[in-house]
Amino acid sequence: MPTQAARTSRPYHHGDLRVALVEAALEMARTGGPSGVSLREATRRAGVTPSAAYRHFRSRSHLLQAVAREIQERMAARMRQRMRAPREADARDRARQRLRGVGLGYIAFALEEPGWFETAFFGYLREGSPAADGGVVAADGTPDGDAVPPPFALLVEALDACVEAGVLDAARRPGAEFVCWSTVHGCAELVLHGPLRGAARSVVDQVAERAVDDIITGIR
Amino acid sequence: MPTQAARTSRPYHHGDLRVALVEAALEMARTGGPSGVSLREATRRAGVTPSAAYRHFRSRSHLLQAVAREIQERMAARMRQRMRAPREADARDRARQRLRGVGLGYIAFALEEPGWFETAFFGYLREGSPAADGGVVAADGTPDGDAVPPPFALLVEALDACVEAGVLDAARRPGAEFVCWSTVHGCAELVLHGPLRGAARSVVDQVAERAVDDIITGIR
DNA sequence: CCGTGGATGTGAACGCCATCCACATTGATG
DNA sequence: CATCAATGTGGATGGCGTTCACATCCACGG
Repeated sequence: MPTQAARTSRPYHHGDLRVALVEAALEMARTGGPSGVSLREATRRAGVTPSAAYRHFRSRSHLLQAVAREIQERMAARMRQRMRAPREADARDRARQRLRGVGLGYIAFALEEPGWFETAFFGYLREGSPAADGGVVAADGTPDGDAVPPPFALLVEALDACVEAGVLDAARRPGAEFVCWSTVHGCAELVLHGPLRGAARSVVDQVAERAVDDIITGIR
Repeated sequence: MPTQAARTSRPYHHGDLRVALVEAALEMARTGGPSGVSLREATRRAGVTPSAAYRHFRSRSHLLQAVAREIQERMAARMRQRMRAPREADARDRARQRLRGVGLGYIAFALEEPGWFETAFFGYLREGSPAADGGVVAADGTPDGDAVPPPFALLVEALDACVEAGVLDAARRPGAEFVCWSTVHGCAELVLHGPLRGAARSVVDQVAERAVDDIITGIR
């Protein structure tokens, strides 16, 4: 592992520039959102020349996409943590609580890490790879251009579990993930950038709970 | 009106630079979203020097905010159009249809004008006036920094009408606008940038209708 | 053990951007 | 008619993403 040597003697080759760039960009995104991520600044923090970044990322958008994927992982982890249901509850309650946790965990992450949250789904935006290649499946060198985001996968799981537990009618299942995602994601945007931006935490929590509970009621 | 003279003889003073800049920026936003709006390009299209813009807008963000307000107006107009309910229905049905129209009109606008939609709520973002002054009420020279967006006002109206018509229990009314807005806005984001981006129009319409109907069910 | 080629990083450029400054021009107002 | 605030100019600064020719290095084959 040349990491130590790399830091001291500044060798020509960095050793692990790709992850260093992602880490630097991750820091920038945390406080500045996607627009706070500058490719040049990332290379500066990695102690490298701007052009070096282009050996690992086709463009700034591709860097941002890698960052987004990383954030989505952390987001999913945060949600899983929020999903732990009390063991004593019966299966139906557990399924319901899990679904609730998915939504509330999502919103909690948005509130705790607004910069990351904004960045998390930036890869979907217009400028990235999709337009570049026109292809539908694999967009570019990076393995998965359109893989289902981990937080979304968690939601799908929770909904399936609800069907299995008899909480959600199987006939109502198809498409439910989109409705739930809409409400929860929209709620996060609402409290971050929308009319409720800057509201007291207690108000925000109340709105989030109501939104999640109402949509769970609504899809059934 | 010096407009005609302005176009031909290129006088020192433009005459109505402020609205000319907003119009140019509006065009750019239509195809490129907020990031497609460049202050310099706007001045170029207005036939004026870049610095001239700073006589009318404190910064690029403030220009974007003016553009956002204009878009919100057009959005509200589009929604009002979608809200026209058949006259023969009774009061309860009319109220319900109006509420439904608010949501579907919102999503329709997002689909028809994605660039504008993205730009519409950009004024809320971090970089704008709010952070600059720290004030809560009037942020800057422009009259209203935090006025309630017209589309949101439409939603509030429709919900109030539902209470009046007996469609929505008054006890369930407070906060309902936030829940509804969450679902509808989230749905728009979903079909534009989320997992459903690029889906067939029929699928999108189906999801939109289900989302709107389910949340209306849920808040009651 | 050497040398060579592909991967990785450098340096310098290009054109774009937002923003600021001192200065020029204008039209309205007293 | 003089003057002054409003408006537009020209030029400069520093940042950005991106590109290209060139430098350096490591690993692999002879």
